[in-house]
Amino acid sequence: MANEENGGYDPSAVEEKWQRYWNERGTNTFTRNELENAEAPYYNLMMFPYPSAEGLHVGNIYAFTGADVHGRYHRLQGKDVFEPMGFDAFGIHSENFALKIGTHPMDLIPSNVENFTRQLRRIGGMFDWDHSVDTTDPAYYKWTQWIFLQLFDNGLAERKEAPVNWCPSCMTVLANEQVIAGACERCGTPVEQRRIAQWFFKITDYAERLLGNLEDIDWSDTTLKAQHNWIGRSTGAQLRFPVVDADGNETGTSIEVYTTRPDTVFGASYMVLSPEHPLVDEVTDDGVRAPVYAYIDTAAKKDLVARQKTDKTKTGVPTGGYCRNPATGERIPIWIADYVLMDYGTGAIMAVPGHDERDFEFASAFDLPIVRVVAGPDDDADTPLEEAYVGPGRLVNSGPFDDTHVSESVEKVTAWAEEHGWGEAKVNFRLHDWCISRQRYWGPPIPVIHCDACGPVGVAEDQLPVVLPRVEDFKPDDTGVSPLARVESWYQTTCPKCGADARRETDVSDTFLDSSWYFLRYPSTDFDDRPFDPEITKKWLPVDAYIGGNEHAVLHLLYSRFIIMVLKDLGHLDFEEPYDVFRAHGLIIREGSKMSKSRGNVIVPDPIIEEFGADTFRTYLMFLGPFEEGGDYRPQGIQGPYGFLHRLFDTVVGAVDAAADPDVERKVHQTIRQVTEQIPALSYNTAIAAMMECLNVIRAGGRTAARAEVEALVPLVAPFAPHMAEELWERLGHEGSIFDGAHWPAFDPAKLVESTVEIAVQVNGKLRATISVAKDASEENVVSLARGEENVARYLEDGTERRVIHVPGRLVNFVVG
RNA sequence: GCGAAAGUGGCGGAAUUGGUAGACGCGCGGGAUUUAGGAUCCCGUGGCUUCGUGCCGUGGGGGUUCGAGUCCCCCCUUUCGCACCA
Repeated sequence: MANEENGGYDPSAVEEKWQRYWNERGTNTFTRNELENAEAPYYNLMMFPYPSAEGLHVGNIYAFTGADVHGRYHRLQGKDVFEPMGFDAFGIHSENFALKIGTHPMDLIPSNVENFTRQLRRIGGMFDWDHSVDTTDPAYYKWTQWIFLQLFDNGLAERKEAPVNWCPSCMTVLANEQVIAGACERCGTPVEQRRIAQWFFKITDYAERLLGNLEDIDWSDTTLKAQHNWIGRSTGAQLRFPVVDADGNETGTSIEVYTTRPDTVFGASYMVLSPEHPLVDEVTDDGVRAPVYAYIDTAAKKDLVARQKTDKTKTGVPTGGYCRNPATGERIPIWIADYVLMDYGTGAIMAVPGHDERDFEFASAFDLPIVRVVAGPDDDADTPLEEAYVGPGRLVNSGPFDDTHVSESVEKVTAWAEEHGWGEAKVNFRLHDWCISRQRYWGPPIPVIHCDACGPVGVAEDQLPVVLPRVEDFKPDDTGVSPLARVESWYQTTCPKCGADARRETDVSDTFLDSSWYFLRYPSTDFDDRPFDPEITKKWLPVDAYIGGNEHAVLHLLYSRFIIMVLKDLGHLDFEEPYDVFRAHGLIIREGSKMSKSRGNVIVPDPIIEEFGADTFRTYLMFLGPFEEGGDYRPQGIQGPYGFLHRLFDTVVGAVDAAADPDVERKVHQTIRQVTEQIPALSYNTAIAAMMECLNVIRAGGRTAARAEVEALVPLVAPFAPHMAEELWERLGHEGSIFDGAHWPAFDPAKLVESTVEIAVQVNGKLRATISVAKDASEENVVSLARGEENVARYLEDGTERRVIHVPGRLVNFVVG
């Protein structure tokens, strides 16, 4: 390695030295008193990891380093930066892995946490290890359970039987969010539908607010959009179609449909129920029960993958039942088809094949009537439909509404339906209630006791936590019942209300509940009698900056917003959005392709850190590309930042007491300005490039640096290479940590400007020469100097000069015709 | 299918309100130093070229402009979201 023998840069020695220093002095930790009295609190949050057995991967390190750079920058600006770290250690991941290797998660997790902690210390993050959380610690999940009870006691948690997504491989229920294109997010197994009693949080009650607040928070655009789409607000109407018998008499039942186009109701020529719709049985004619049940059966067996595949060939069967179109009074057939999803709206639709592509396709396949009720500019009421027409126009074949323009028809037809009692305007959301129960072992038990007489009763707060017992046989089975249901000694209890024999809830809660509030806990881990201290919370929250992956754009981020909103409504908090600023970082790929275990191209960080040091690794990761876009990791590329840090170290250490060269000094000030602007913009790659450029200027031609030229570079590089910066700071004669105090350098605007500038000289927009002029040279001077250039004069002779454009400090362009 | 973003050297990536395209780094080439080096340091590096700061160059084709990687229109490709949402 480099010239260690002459006191050169030895990363491992420097890093070990300063990590020890930080630990001993508590450089990065807050005491309770410091938390309570911080003058310039800045809460710098990053997404806590799931502590896998493999250890930290490059993606984690990339994310944490990017956030740490942000935190260290603010600290050097004089802020009191609180940067905690913890472990999201419950959940199916850990449990499945534990099952696979035959170790109990209660044994596995602590060693993983220990390994992660070691690695996290090694990368030099500014973590406050005195305020860490581990979601599997009863001292933590006691309060997760408390949060459940807050919702339960206020009618926001309810248990209901519901069709749920069941992963036959993980043997558990999945939230809709965990189903990707019909397959389990974790294991890729096609998901089945089951009906199981589940606990739900009524997040849909908050849909409007969760959507509306998106206007006011400073988040990455992509994340905002993802949430917006996920909530999926649409406006339309709910309409009721009365079911009629063979004689055309109403049976008293009606089918509710949700539509965004109630104005096309005159064109509804049939109805479609989802195969799971509760009224299917009632409307089905005895003569066709066999084919209807056969269809339902196939649909149920068809997993969501097949059902949602891009192959959208429509299938369905008539039920033999009919209902009346309340607008036209006509009798229309009721079909069932799997293109109607039970999940959305009411699970039933009025089919308007003339003006809906899906309905058109279905009607064409089954020869159902297609009626035009909207005429485009070139159509009349009888223009045949070759395909569904979804454009603008006016209503036709729509009784009293003929000629109404579609811009106002929705409103008018809805009002008419309401007047006659068969419909009303309705806002619909794609968002579903949050299913929080899991039929698994590795999670916090849901703190409820089931009593035959009293129903579900919440566990009293002073009885928390409901401790997860150590169960050796924690393997899930296909019954859909949690492993805890096999532990009679644990679930048998008495009802807190009436004292009768009762049974504990044996489901555990979703890990997204654990992570929905962890950032509230960090600053309050000094208190074990409350989840979060009101005064400290007031001082530190909402979070100032949250930097994390966009894979949590809808799941974690939406749930935590919801929980915070609820806690605010219940009077526990005085803010309702947890994160003022959220920035999504990009992903690291390797040599053009995704990193994955199956490709065998994952980067193992430990040996890289050992060879090059954490500072180099951090700097390289941040140099790869724009932080918010990710980067392409090429093993060779680390040589660049490695050499840079070595040169920087040698240059600073070898600097002599001499006056700064004015040209170099100007470059230094320009660099201070660039880095100061680019770090908060997360443009880390260009900030590093600017420092490299500056160092190249300082060292150009092998010159020796003056101390005044290099001093500012030490704090500038500190967010990226904190250990080396500490070492250089000390060698420059300073006391204490560079991070204790506002040591970020200021630039002098007067020293930024060049005395002479290079001006491009163009003729008809083509570069013909460059000239050097004084920065405040008059236009006259510049132009005449430009004209005097031989290579310019040559072109000017060829024609008449029509115009001269002068952009001060930039260029002169002669327009010759 | 819908939506969003992006296409720049051999590669990762830079380029204020339109104003010298290719910063910085990898790789490559040359040189220095060294017993040696895959170490270190300096210099060079878009293509073509009749070597003339000459021509061509930011996915393709048009347009606006004195001037376009940047703005407008059409097309192609890639990536990422959402995917029968009624």
